[in-house]
Amino acid sequence: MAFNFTIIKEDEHSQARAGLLQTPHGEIPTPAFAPVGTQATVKSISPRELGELEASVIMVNAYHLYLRPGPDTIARAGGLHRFMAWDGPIMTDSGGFQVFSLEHLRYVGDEGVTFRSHIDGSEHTFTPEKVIEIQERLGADMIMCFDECPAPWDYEYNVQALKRTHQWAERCRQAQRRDDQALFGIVQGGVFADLRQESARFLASLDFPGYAIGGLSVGEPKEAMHKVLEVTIPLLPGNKPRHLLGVGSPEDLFECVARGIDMFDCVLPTRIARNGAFLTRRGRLNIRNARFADDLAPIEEGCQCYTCRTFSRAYLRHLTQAEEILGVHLATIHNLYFLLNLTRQIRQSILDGTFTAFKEQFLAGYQIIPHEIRQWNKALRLKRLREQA
RNA sequence: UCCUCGGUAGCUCAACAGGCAGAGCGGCCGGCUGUUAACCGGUUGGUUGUAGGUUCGAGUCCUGCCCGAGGAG
Repeated sequence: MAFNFTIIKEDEHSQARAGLLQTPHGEIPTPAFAPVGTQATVKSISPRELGELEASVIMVNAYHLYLRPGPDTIARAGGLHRFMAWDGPIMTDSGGFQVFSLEHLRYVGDEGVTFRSHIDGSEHTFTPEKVIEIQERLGADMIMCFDECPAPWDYEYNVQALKRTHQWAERCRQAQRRDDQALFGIVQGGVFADLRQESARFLASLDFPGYAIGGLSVGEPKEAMHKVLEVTIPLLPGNKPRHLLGVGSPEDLFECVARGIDMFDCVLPTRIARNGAFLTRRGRLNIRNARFADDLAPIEEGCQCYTCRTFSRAYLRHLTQAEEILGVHLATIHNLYFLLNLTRQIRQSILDGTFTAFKEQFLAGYQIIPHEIRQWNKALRLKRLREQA
């Protein structure tokens, strides 16, 4: 078997653990952060640069690649790894999240989901079997079950959705033909402890090689997310990797590793990079701010990334203001370096037995955006989406 | 010298027939978590060239002057 997950060290004061996940395309030291390359590219940077940043795994999206260029094209090109020239481990997301974020473009039934392409409006149906087939043709090392990711606060709906997600998980397990891809089951259940526990138990009974937790960081307070992890993770097999889908701010990394998460994927660092925000140990820095116009210091003193070693805030601000493409590129490099480096430091601290101290020290110096602001923004965005529909 | 057109936010321009002077861009600020996102939102900008006049009320109508573009000589 090409897959093997070894736990090297467990933290004494938390659920944190350091491990090593072996895949057909190399090892992933955990905790790990997977940059997201939705359309078979981590936006604005090359696989070579990704390698230089020492990314150990990336997350790619089956939904997007199914629509364009299509799994056949990728299969004919020799699979995802060769197609995108990334030789390291890849995981594909099933597309469950994308289909459900289409809202008005879809119909959900027990059999599967019928939806319209956001690109050309054409109609498609995803079933668990279909999604596995797509992911097998794409050829990632780790693939995801097809799941339903509902709004987290509607209990009745989450009961139904969870039932479907569980049936679909079984069907995905059945549908799998290749034995060189690790299929991850996805825990759902909104913010409800009983549903999450039921989900964890059920999926554990299906004995997946890995488990993902989905439906979090979708607008619920951080405490709710932490609580979900606290009640869910103890019910998952201890010797299997645990992936937290779509989560990955610096503070999340600490809080979720402390609760037993091994892997993350998140668009946050690359997306905010394209919009002028840099991650630093003190919080986010918005390079558009006028106060950086003549600031010749690097984004973060002591940061070893190419961007910080080479360019000033003044220059990076100029690039951003002038909408020069290099600004996007350099910001992406910095933000990915920041998170990947932070993840490495977290791992090392677990190995050294200093994780909790490191966590407290980091969080004390890191300014987190208040939940109220996040909520307010989320509400605005939802409102706009509804108005569009 | 005369004729014509024009002068409104930093820029480009709106404002029906006289009725609360607005957009876009820029500037400034905020947000972004399994990417429909190099995106989205908020916000700051004005003695309407100027001095008078008519009118209940003038960016708008009338007169003088200033500035710009074009034309005639």
